[in-house]
Formats: sequence, C-alpha cells, structure tokens
Amino acid sequence: MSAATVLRFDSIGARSTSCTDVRTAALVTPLREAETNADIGSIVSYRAKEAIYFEGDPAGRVFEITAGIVKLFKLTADGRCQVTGFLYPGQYFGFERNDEHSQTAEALTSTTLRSFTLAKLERLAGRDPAVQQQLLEAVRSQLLSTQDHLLLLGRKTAQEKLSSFLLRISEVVAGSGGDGSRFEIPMSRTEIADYLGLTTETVSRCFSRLKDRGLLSFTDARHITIRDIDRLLALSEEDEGTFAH
Amino acid sequence: MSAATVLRFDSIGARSTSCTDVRTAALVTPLREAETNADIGSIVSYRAKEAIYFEGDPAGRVFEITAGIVKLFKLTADGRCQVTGFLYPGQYFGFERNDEHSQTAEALTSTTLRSFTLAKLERLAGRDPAVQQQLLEAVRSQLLSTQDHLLLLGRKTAQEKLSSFLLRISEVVAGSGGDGSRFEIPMSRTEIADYLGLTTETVSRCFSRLKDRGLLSFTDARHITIRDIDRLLALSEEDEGTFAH
DNA sequence: CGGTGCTTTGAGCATACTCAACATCAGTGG
DNA sequence: CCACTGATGTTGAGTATGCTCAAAGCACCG
Repeated sequence: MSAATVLRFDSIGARSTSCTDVRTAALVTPLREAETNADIGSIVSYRAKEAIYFEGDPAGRVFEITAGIVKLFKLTADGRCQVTGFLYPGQYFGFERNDEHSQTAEALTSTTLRSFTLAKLERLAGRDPAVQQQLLEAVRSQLLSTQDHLLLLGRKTAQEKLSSFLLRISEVVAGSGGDGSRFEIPMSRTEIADYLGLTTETVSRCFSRLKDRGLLSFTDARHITIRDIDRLLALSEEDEGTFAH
Repeated sequence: MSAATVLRFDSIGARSTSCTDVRTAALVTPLREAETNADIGSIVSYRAKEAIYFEGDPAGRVFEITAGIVKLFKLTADGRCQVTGFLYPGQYFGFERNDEHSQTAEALTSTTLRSFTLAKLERLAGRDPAVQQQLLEAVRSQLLSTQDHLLLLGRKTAQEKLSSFLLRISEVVAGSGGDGSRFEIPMSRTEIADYLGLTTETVSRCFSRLKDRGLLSFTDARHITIRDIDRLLALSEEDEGTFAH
C-alpha cells in the first residue's frame, strides 16, 4: 500500500483550502480579517491527546480550529463518556452558559487554534455585524449537526451508527480535498464508541461485519478503504433487521 | 386533588414572568423592542398537535415562542422518530442550514408564536448588534442543552433517562413560577419515548417502578407529584445497577 | 353504554453489553 | 536483535437491558 495516497488528518488545515465546504470557508474569513485589524486572536498549539480545557474549568475564551481535530466530551459521575463532537478546521468551540465549561475539549490530533477572549470578541462583534453574523452561523451549524447526532444516538442500531459515522468522515475527507473512499480514521475504537454510544467491542464487531460483507477493507485498524459506498449508505439509514445478512 | 394547584403548561407564557430563568427573559427583550420599531414580527397561533412546518419544507422564517410548547423532531426513512427538543416560551427555532427544514416543528400544546422572515431579521440584526447578540445567545443556549441530551441518549439507562427528564420538567415549571414538585406532564408517553430514545412500554414501566419505589405518585398518567426529589436526582445520574431495588 | 385512543402490564426475545482471552503493534531495555 | 511490557484492537461466550408482540385496563366522548 502507498501511504502517500492516504490522507492523514494531521495535515487537514495545513493546506490552503482546508475547510469542509464553501459555507465553512466563509466562516473563517471575517474573524481573520477582524483580527488583522484588532489583533485579538492568539495562536496556540496542542499535541495529540492534550487537553485544551476541562469540564468545570472557568470559561472565557472562544477557539477557532486552524489545523487538526478537537474532541469534545462529557462525563457522568461514574465515568461514562459521551463524545459530543469531533471538530474540524474552521469550527468554533468554547462557548458556554455559566462562565464554566460544560464539557472537556481535547486535541485528537496535533492541533493549532486561534484563541479569543470572550470580552474582546464581544467588543469586536459589537463594532462589526459581520463577525457576529458569522459566529451565529457557526453555532447554528453546530446545533444542526448535534441534532443529527441525537437521531443517531436515540434511534439507530449499532450497524447504522457506524455506517453513518464512516460516511461522515468520508465527507469531511472528500471536502478537504482527500479521497473519500480511502482514508485514515483519526480516532481510537474507544473514542468512536464514546461518540456513537456503544462499547469498543460492538464497534469492533461492526467493523468486522462490514469487512466480511465486503463493504470495506482494512490495511490496519486505522486505515480503511470503502468498497461499496451505496450499500454503506443503505445500511446507514435502513434497519433491515428482519431479513438479509 | 385540587386541580387549581396544578400548573397547566397551556398557561405558561400567558403570565407576565413567563420565562424559564433570568437569562431567557433577557433574550426576549431585544427582539420585542426592535419589533415595536420595525414591525417585523407577526403573531401566529396553533392548536395542540398542529404542525408549524415539516421536515423538507423551505425554510425562511424564525419563530419565537410567546406561549405554549413546541416539539421538534426528526424521522428516519422507515419512520423511527427522535424528538430533538421541547421548546418553551422565550426560545427560538426555525434556523436551518440549506433553506430547507431539517426537522418538523409541531405545537405540543396550544401555542402562540412571533414569526420573523429571515431576510428582515438579518436586515434588522445588521442595524442593531443587540439583536444579533441575543440571537447568538439563544442558539448557543440551545446547543448546550442539545449536548446534554446527547449524553442522556448515548450513555444513560432508561431509569436515568426518565428521571433526568422529570427533573428537567420540574425545573421548567419551578422557573415559570409553578410548583416544581407537582405538575402536569404536557406530552404523551409516545412523545416522551421519542425524546428519550425508548419505547412507550419502557417509559411506562419506568414510571411504574418510580411509583412503586415511592419516588413519585400519580393522579392520572399526566399529573404527577414528586415525593422524593433527592432520590430522583440520585437516580438521574447513578447507574446503581449492581445493588439496590 | 360501546366506541376509540392512550396507558399499563405481561411474556418472550434480540441487540448490544460484560467479562475474558487472545492478537497485534510500538516502544523499551536487556 | 529479541524478549518484555503496555496499549489497542479483535473475538468468543453468556447475559441483561430494553424491545416486540399481545392483551387488558382506563378515561373520555359521542
């Protein structure tokens, strides 16, 4: 296998057209421009697995992802984990309700962020409606993805969950200029499980079953090739529990 | 039982201090004021169970709830339903990504809305940063609740889901000036199930179990009294599967 | 009254979980 | 260079939580 043809997620955001789609690209611009004038953003880098902030930490900064992937997650009192999102370049996070973070943010891959203090951002937004507008757009877009995630967690089977997940990654990769049918999965089985509301064992079994059925193949656990995207698409929406196999 | 002491959800929003909390109250103000000047909002009323818009309809209006409760939900191709939120007075909905609604909005109770065309709202927001600011606040707040909902759907047991749900209603009622320990549940068992990612049978069984354990009591299926809020709180977060019963 | 819709309860089952063993791989030090 | 270790992933066996199917209870209403 030629490793060069496999898009590595670490490189997303390092290229010139790094954003998921046209809309996302549009989001990045206003704050960039504003920052050039007002110098409110500072650059921060994190290595893979480093925490950016913890649930319970005082909030006060908003972050924009420049490169890399950020994992957001919440924990129950007894340690169960729910990943609320994997965020890609162009997306914002750090907004909170009560001056306290309601979840933990962690760098999934090595990551570069632009960080803004909330106070400065608000001041800037008051002067420039375009900034405010694009912030609203960003949060709105995240709300809509999160609502899709609700349907996935509440009403989809394990097989459907994993298929939907893989298709979403495929879209992100394709939108970043990579090959949507051959890519690296940047998260561990545990992280996938915590995103899909499953256990690692179930995730692993579903992967194996997709492989057995010829819908995809592996080079190793983190590098897959989608062999039949149409059947994968069908699996992501249909129950099909009664027949087939 | 004295029906008069039971807060009816239909009346939420009809009172002067109708909002969930101080923050929500603050949200309502700017658009109200702006509207007085610009006359961009129009009042619409819906009876219980009436649809406001359907998944797939062209989007173009944003709604603010004046009175009543709105149910938002998404459907899979084969008809499974996930309720993404029950919205109360002061909350906004109708924002979408692609000029097309990604979910259905339905009046749960009789409901009054103020409706704004997106175009006019954007024009207004461009002129008045405060409007934009409060819109952002509203969407941000909804995103955070939706993230809590993710944890509930992905990582909580049926018992924990129902307990969390009841406590949330209790908070809303208490915040609206009602009695947080004695109230009407404004949604059917099916709607609760579709919100919690369960079946009606499981919801019903969990209710019965809470009753048997003395944590709450019924007058009828829709009217409950919470008898032991501390144990309910404990149940909403702990698994406790290994011992007790 | 007899309908109709919603809710509750019961019995059996299936999907996904738990517990456990084994495989694989990377890093480390003998 | 290879054995050791720890982290990660896969597979198996048995189980439990919540689902399905079915019937009965209950309230509201003509």
